[in-house]
Amino acid sequence: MNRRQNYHYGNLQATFLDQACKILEQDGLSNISVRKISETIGVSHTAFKNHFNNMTGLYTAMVTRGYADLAKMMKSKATDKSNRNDRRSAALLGYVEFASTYPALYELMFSRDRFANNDPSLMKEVGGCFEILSDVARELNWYKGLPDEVNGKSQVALWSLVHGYAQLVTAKRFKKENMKGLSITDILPRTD
Amino acid sequence: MNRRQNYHYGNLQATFLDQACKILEQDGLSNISVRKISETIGVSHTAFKNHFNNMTGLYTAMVTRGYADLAKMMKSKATDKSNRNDRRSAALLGYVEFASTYPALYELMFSRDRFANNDPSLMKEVGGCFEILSDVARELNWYKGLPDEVNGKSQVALWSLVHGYAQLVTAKRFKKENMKGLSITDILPRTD
DNA sequence: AGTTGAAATTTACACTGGAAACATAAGAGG
DNA sequence: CCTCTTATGTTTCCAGTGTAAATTTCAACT
Repeated sequence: MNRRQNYHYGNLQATFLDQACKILEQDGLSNISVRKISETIGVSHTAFKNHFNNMTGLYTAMVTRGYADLAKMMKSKATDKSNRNDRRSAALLGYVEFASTYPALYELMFSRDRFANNDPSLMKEVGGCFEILSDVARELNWYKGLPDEVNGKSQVALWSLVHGYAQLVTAKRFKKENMKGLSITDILPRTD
Repeated sequence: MNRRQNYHYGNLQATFLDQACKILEQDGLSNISVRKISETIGVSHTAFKNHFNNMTGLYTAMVTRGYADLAKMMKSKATDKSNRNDRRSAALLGYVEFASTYPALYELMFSRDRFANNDPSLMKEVGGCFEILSDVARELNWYKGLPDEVNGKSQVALWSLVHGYAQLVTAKRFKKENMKGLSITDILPRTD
């Protein structure tokens, strides 16, 4: 038993969250296990219970941070662009880059029965992402001249498009011959 | 031990596949288990090995049938419509209806590390779905007047849009206030 | 009738998450 | 400085998971 010097770990919560995300990408969503995470940290497999209660709690924390990081990614990519058009493109490209960089986490973020969908802080982060995309969508004006422009129509459409693209790409559902070099900004419907 | 009358089951392959899909929807993707499936059929938990080899094989079979059924759903919805516009809408509505009816299977179909992505018969069924959507996309003409219309641009865009919408709806990622009553046909960009 | 091979069972094993009892340490209040 | 409390980790145990290997059953073919 290779004991730690101190019985108490320190900031196990943050460490565990980091390591969980790392192993998630290494092993994939269906092969992650709390015992593996614990072992690589050097802590018993039940220690995380104090911080996350159970697997659902851990997943909820991971997903919450995932949405927060997704928003950050979009913002950071867009921030140094000079005009609105470039900022819009950068945000969308940032979205896809996040999904491509953390495909397993992205899959978890849009899974159905693993985490607490109604967790308040999670809902806040999800709302943050939706806000950013809404800002982009408003400028697209896809439905100019059509009735019923209100009700978030373009917001729903844009998130659908970019999420669908991101997931289909990371899940390798497109055949190469169909999409060679097509980025998210290439498939935006015309906006004039 | 409540023995069956006959040692051999009969058509266990088909029965197991049916029951697996049923239990998948009942228990969710992260709670399905081969032992539960076997028990409800009344067969040992290793019997399926002769027909599907292992869990990956079972998932592959489920997903393959999923894509086949998805194509069927789109076709059947579109078949009795009189004009092209209605057929187009019906196919898309059928796509979303499939995802809403079998949300757990749909989640499995777009997961990343559970089944054999390169299975030939699976790839064929996926291609079938893509074909149907391509037919719809060709008529949308989203990129009229823009360069680079070739290379399946509109096909990629349409599948992204409809898949994204379907998944975001079944995963309950949209807030009600944002999308009350917005169907997939409502969020198609204008095509004139 | 005897043989062969497919299909199903039994058994065993390593792995999983979680519950419960226990051990350790840090910090608060005297 | 000393105790008490509480948070944090460990140990132990258990039910449940998928799968490999050996064995049993039975249908089909010579």
